[in-house]
Amino acid sequence: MAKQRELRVTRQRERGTRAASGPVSAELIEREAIRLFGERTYPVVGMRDISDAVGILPGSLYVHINSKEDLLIKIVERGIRSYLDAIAPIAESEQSATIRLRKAIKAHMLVLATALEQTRVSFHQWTYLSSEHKERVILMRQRYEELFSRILNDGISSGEFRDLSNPRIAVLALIGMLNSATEWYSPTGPLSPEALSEVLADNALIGLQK
Amino acid sequence: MAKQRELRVTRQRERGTRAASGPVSAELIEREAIRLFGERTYPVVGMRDISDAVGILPGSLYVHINSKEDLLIKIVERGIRSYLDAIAPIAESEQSATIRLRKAIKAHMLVLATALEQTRVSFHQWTYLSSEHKERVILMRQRYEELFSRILNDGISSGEFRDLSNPRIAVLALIGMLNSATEWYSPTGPLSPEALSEVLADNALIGLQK
DNA sequence: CCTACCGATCGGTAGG
DNA sequence: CCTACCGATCGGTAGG
Repeated sequence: MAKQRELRVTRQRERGTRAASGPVSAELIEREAIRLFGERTYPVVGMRDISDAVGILPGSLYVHINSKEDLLIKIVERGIRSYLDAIAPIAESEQSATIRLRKAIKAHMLVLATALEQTRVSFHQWTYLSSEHKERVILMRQRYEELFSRILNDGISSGEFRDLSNPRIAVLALIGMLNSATEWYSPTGPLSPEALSEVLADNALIGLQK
Repeated sequence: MAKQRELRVTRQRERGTRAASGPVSAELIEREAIRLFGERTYPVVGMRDISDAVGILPGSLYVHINSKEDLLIKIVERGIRSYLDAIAPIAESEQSATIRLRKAIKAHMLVLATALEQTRVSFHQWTYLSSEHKERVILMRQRYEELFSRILNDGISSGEFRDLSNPRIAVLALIGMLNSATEWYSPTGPLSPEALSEVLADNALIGLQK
């Protein structure tokens, strides 16, 4: 008995990852999956990597979860929802389009900074979902895009923004700029998410020219 | 003999893809690999998918190529090089920073439009390379970033651009915006690459505000 | 949560 | 370029 326990602890140490102890749960598994998918992407992370990270054997994962894809679905949907929840109230508020855009950009960067790896999975790895689940994600992404479209269109109507020849492209370019932060944002870098969001908002609103 | 030939032709038709005939070559294999990696990403495309696409059996691929990773290396390096070749002469020319930036954005969109799938692989899938090759790619990406940094810094010095509080972030955001086109550019869409590049250049230079 | 295992698929090779 | 095959690894399960 004591020996068995020792072996198990050793194995966990060889797997090298889990903090001290605490019970394995679905939440812990999802947390480690977010980290691993975010670092190395869904298709190249094996269930054995995840089981190593939480300190159990591969087959035992299925006591807590249903399938690998189920992990991905949950991560992706929760991730996109956190962006919708943060930005919808801003986009739908009564303030000027200029202020709403600044606030939306700031909210985006704050969510991104507090959930960097989840964002990487949510925005780039939903493509690995099977087609039924992919459709649900596409709908959520459209809602997200519409929030920015609303702000831009309101700003054009009110005369705050110039008459964009193609607002759709402007929205996609703006979102593309924001999402690119998953590739260059560093929590240990010199600029806070707030400071970064000001740089990005200035770029989007004022542009580079003097 | 005739029967064997018939069977082979049938098998190729079942694989369903290859245009008529023509000899299989390393170039053909690379072309199909670009398409498949671009559509579904490197780790989930099997050598059997590639051999099906070119109409031979999996083992026969290795007459023409060395390894799966070798395919990826060639695609990624050729892809990035096409961007460097297009933009370096512009960034290093004697024109104003404003004009150089417009031209660089246009050149970027033209390369992207003529090699959309190769761009997807080059900019997002180099992370699947083993570490030695990854380092080479990182150096090429730095050179690419420096081309835009030069234009922006020149523009600030000359007084064409405003005094950006953080030019590095502005460059990363700009490149992020351009690269996001791999996710939304459609060759069958209404706007030409030239038209798109004008929209993007206006956004980057003038911004959204009136 | 482990033991013990499953069929399927992976990139790649020897020998012709 | 095919035939025939390799060891390794994959996600997942039965039974305790």
